[in-house]
Amino acid sequence: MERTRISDAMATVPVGTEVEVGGWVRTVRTSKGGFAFIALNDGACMANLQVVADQKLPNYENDVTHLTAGCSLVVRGKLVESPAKGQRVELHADEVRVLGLADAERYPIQPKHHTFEFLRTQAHLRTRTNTFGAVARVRNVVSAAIHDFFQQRGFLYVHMPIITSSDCEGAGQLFRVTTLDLAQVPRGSDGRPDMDKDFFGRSAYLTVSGQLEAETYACSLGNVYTFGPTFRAENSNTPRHLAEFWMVEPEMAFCDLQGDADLAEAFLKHIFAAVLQRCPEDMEFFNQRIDKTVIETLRGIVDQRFERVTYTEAMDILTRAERSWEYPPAWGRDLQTEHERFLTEETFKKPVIVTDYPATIKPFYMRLSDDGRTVAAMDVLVPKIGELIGGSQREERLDVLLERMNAQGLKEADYWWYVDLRRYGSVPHAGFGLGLERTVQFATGMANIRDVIPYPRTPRSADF
RNA sequence: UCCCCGAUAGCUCAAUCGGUAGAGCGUCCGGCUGUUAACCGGCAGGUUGCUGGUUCGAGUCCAGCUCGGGGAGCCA
Repeated sequence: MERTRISDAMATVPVGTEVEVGGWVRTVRTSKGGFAFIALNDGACMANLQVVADQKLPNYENDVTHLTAGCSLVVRGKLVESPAKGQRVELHADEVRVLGLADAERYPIQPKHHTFEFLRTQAHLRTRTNTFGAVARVRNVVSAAIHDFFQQRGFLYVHMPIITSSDCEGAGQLFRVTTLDLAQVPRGSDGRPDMDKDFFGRSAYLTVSGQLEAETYACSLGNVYTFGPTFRAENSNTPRHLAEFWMVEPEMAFCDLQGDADLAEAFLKHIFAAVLQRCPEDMEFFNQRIDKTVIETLRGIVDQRFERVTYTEAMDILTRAERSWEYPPAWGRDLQTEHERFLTEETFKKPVIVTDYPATIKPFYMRLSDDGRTVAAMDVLVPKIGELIGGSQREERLDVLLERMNAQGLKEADYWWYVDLRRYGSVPHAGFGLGLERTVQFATGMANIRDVIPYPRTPRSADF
């Protein structure tokens, strides 16, 4: 008999149907009157299926009365209309097969409140809770929506290398990839490690961004996007940073900053609309238990036009604001967290796209504007989380690019293939990066980024 | 990395001025019930994160360390 998903059993399968379901016990209420209620969950949805098992079952005494939270079962029976509130149907069991017991003395997931900090130490079991099941389902819908969005628009999904030899943004700490024996590193005549002896014959790292490589594909195939893991070895200890996270990076040929910002806005609207539409039950849960404004916030994003201001205009707003700053805003300095929050949460109360940042605080590949002091950069800022998207129009002019590389101390030889794009048939192009986990955080209202990725990697922590 | 806060039963927490460790949930046992994180009664459960110090006496005060949380920086 084919297994029925509990989500289908709860919602659509007609009353009277014979079904078989499999799942894990959430709670059991046993009556000495000779029957038991088993709340069964298979992860397909938030709601549990109520299984009613009575003493007519041959294994009632031996098995059913000893069930505890965490046991795995396959149950066959008939779906009947539930006389109780809170559910359309319940399953009257004709057969209860216990596949795996769960020692109640030691099973860590009790039917009670647990802190997220504790559940992080039990990350292999935490998806058996309402919150983490819902997070996993929303993360899935966000991922699917990302592909939908780009596929509908004819973008090519491309896979860029995870191991790289270029520190592609000239910033950010990289994880080194090596097969050298750390206890006995081969050294050259200058006493420094001889990287020629390493696996790749040179230093290699985990990627911090697939952007530069994605540009090469955009400059021949048109519109492309990458979606994969990214690594940053920064010693960041915050609820918004991971050492390993997933990033989406579209790159578009024949596109300027305006088109880039337009795409970013349409993209976010598409993602959050999909979450609202496809995860109503999970979102209701987040709205009740995690963040009472999360549904309203997502609706606002889907319905409202994002605010767009230039960096210079943003600085005007900030310097005119009658309040004190830990970091006083000043033209030429980067926007601080307190500035971003002021703009998104107090001034505009919605997402804000800030464009045209000073060239001095942005990387070499961003296109220098005619004013000579700003670049065609954009950041999409959202309330609470801050920067969700960072992007730019890329510098397509050979001479300007070389000048900027030189100014930032980068060697042309290390980026020869990147420079070639400007040498042979250069075109204006633009793109951006979206942090998947921050997007899931924003969609769910979850406060800590470590709770929206299955196994978080952070400084001094790589369990599981 | 910097600043602030925290660590007590399996989990969530309490313990006054430094005076001999307590509750709820869970487990187990019993009772009861078409129940919904059911309910009622009972048993068990602790080297108070680690190391050292002060003191007649430390969960409580001091120092160092480990781990965790919040804020900041870096960023997505």
